[in-house]
Amino acid sequence: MSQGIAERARLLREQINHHNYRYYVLDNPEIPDAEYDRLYRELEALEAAHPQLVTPDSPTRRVGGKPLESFAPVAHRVPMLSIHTETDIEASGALNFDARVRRELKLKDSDPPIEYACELKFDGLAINLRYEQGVLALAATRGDGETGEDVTQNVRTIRCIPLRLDTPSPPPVLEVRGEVFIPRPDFERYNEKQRESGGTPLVNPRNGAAGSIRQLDPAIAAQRPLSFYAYGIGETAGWETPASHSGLLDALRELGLPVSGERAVVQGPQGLAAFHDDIGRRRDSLPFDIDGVVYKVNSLALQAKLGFVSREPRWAVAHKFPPEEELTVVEAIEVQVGRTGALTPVARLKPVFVGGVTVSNATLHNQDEIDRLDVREGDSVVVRRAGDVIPEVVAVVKDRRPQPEPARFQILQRYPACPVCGSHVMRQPGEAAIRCSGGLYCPAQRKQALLHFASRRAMDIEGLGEKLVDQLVDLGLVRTPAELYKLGVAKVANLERMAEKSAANLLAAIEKSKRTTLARFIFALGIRNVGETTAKDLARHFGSLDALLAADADTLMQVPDVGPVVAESIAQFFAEPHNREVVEQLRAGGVSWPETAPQRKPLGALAGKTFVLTGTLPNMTRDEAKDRIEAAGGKVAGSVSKKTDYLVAGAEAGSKLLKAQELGIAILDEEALLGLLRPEAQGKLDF
DNA sequence: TGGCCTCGAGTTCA
DNA sequence: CTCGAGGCCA
Repeated sequence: MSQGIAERARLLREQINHHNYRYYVLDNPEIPDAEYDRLYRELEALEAAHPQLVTPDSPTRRVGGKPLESFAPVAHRVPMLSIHTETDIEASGALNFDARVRRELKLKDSDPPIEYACELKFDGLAINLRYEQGVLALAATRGDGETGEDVTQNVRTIRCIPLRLDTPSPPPVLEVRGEVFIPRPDFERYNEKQRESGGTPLVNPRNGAAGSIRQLDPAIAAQRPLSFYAYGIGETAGWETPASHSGLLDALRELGLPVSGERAVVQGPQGLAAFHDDIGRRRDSLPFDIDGVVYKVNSLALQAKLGFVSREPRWAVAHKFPPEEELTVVEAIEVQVGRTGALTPVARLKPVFVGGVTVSNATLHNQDEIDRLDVREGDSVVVRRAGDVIPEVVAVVKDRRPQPEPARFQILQRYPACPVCGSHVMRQPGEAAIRCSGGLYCPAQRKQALLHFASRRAMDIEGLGEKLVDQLVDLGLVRTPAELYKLGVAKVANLERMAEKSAANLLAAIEKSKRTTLARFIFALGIRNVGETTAKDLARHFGSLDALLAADADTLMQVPDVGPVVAESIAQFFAEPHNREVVEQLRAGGVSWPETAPQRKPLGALAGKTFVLTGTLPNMTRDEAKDRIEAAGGKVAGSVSKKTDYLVAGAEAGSKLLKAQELGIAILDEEALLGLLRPEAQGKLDF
């Protein structure tokens, strides 16, 4: 064995002990759990390969951290063990566990599948509740598994934990084991309140739970929205233990203890894998954080037969999901210039695998966010990506900041001029954003304006994407949207990857876009504060472009949902001679739409009705459904509220459906929607 | 003036 | 999808 390996093991032990202390004692970890797990696994592997390296005080030799001296120590009558973590994150982890169990039980392939109880692995703090004669007598943390801390006072404040078991004939002794945690919605609400009152918010639900249980003052613990789920038992006396794990949980629930409903009894390895997949899919919609699932052999008799390896049961395993938080390094902070000229800071990250994808960029939104996080270039940061949510920088690990410290990051200081066009940048009073003053002179803004103009909901020029726009602008071929309509084969042929076929396709798409609607045209202009909906309102209200061009701010305010701010944006846009010129060039270039008489009230079968769409409809895209509802005079809103008349729900409908049900809003499927859209349904709307 | 409700705008990766 | 802010109504 080389000197290097012994040294590495020593270093790992030191680090792990340090992080244990931060995590368990101070409740103030420096690194994400995944990083800690990696250190721990490396040490485990090292010790497995070189048993002579194992020292009695190695962190792998105990389950948790040191009990706090200020709480009375409690010796567990039955040790609180930890569960082995399946290293294989893929579904095959479930198969490995089943194979090990079958081998241990010396089963043949022809023997029937084993029955398992599956449950969630909560991300909280393990607790032992001791009921004597049915009364909660003692609550203790796990500690090192043998000895924990007496936290009875704090645990008594958790409302979902019964102080007395719900049975006329309680057993003399029943120890219940489970996890204390903070549900996510409660966590958000608590932090919201803390921020409002100027208090310190909790870092995350996991630390919030651990920290609250370790509060010396039970009054503080009582303020925290703690919750509890039972998942097992410790010492019992005079209690008739059920024959299976699932039966045991049922019995605990009968006694009034909270048991998670997210559990299942399954047969064989496929059942385990199916449970893992199902929970993995729903992980982000669960109201609490979990870091995986747990499989247990359901029969307690089989459990006894399987026994333990060192300190871990052979009959249970934890199967984790990919981490949702990871540690990485901010290699640089750059800015992007958007359509409105806003300078948006972006953290360029050392690529890191988190939440199932590799993340290399994360927006920092604005200077306020940079200040809040105090993120600097070179910092180590915690990146979180849950489900489909866009990755975010959660926190900076200050202890890992490079020395000497990099300066605080100030966008204005670093970018006194726009990085794209060199125009000066400024922060308007009352606005969070810093903007480039270059307007359409700035190539970045010009590119964004063109992309917006060509986008699907605007002029819908198919195939005119970012790469093409970059080239058109960089080569100076197109400076305004109007110049798109002056492109010929000769110019397009200059572009990369643009041979005859693609050039013809692009020109055809541009040609096709000439026939459009007034609403699309107004939206395409990219007027500040005028989105799709406002553009439609304007088109309907004025009926023609000339009427809109002639309107002053006061006239504009007569349009529903247009107030002083939006009216001013529109008036300013058309007061700019350059913008009027582009509009005229577009019309001269052949862009046209059917003009109508001004319409001050929507007409049609669905006039005055508000719809919300959710999920996937069988035979229609969302856009089609939206168009048809609007064609019939209805309005399509983005979210459900009291004002919603109908929710159109397709497959995989999510939270909107729930909300609509709560509010008692009529729910339609595709067929019912088509029924409303059919002409003969007119007049039948208000049943 | 305060409290909904919407709309607009910005954003990541495969 | 989510945040911030504009607009409307009580």
